[in-house]
Amino acid sequence: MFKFTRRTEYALIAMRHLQSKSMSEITTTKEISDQYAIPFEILSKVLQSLAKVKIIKPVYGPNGGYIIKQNLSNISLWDFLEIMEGPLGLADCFIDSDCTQLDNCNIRTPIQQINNKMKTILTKMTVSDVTL
Amino acid sequence: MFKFTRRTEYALIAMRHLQSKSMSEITTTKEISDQYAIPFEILSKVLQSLAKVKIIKPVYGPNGGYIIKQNLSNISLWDFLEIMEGPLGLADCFIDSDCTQLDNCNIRTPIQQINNKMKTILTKMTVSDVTL
DNA sequence: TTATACCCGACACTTAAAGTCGTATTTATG
DNA sequence: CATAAATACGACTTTAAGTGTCGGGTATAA
Ligand code: FES
Ligand code: FES
Repeated sequence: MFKFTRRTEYALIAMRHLQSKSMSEITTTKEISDQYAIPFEILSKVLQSLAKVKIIKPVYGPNGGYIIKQNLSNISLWDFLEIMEGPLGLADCFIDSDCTQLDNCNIRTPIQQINNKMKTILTKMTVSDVTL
Repeated sequence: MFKFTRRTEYALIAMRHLQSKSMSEITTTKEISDQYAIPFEILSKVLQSLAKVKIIKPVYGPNGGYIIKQNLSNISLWDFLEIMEGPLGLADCFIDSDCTQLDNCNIRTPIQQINNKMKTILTKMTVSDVTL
C-alpha cells in the first residue's frame, strides 16, 4: 500500500515545473523529460492524460508544448490521485463495493473509519499544495 | 497506491476473530479459514508471521491452534502495517532514501509533508482500533 | 512542403502480490 | 511408542499491475 505510482510522481513533477513558468511560456515534454531524467515516452503519455482532463493545455506544431491551464487549487489531491491512479480505497469494498469472498467480514466498519480519515486529509489538500 | 494487501486484510480479520475469544480459547487456522473463506495455506503463513513477531502464540499438537497474546493497543497501526507490508512511504526517498534518477526533484518537500500527515494518523491509531 | 511538436493504441518487460505444493516439526492421546 | 492433528517453512507457479517501448497518426508554424 501507500506508494505513489511513477505516473503520479511524474505528473506532479511536471506540473510543478509548469507552474513555475509564467502563463505565456511554453514548455516541451522534452525539456521536462531531460531536466528530471524521466523517460520521454512515458512522460508524453502522462502529459497527454493531464491535457485530456484540461489540467494543462497543449500547443501543437513547432515551438509548441504545454502551458498550465487550470487553477490547481481547485482540484483536491484526492481527486487528482483518482484521475492518475483510478478509484482509491483501503479495500475493494470502498472502491467497487465487492469485497470478494468475505461475506461476513468482521473488519469492514473499522477499516472504513480509517479510510475516511485518510480521504479527509487528501480531500482538504489541493494539488497546488504540492506544485506551489 | 492505498490499498491494503490481502495479507494485511487476512491478518486483521484473523486478529479480530482471535480477539473476540476468551484468552484461554484456542482457535485453529482452519476455523478462521473456513469462516471467512480465506485460502488455508495463505492464512497459515500470515498467522505464522504474526506468531513470529509475538502478536499471537502458537499451540502445537492436536487441539492446538493459536491464542492472541499481546495487548494490541501497544502496537500502532503504522508499525503493524510495516510488519505486514514492509517499510511504508509515499515515495522511495522516504523508504530507502534512493529516489532513482530524480536528482533535482522538485516535489520532495511537499510530498514529505503529506507523508508525515498520513504517518501521524496511522501512528496515533492502534491495532485494537481495528480488532476491538 | 517540411520539420516539430503533441496524440494514441498495441505490445513487451518487470516486479510484486497471491496462491500452491511438499515436507518437516511439535505434541496430545490411546 | 505409534498416530493423528496441528503449526512451520522453503521452493515454486500463477496472476495482475505497473512500467516502458514502438510505430504510426495529427496539427501547425515557418
Ligand atoms: S468487506 Fe471490505 S474490508 Fe472486509
Ligand atoms: S526525490 Fe523522492 S519524491 Fe522526488
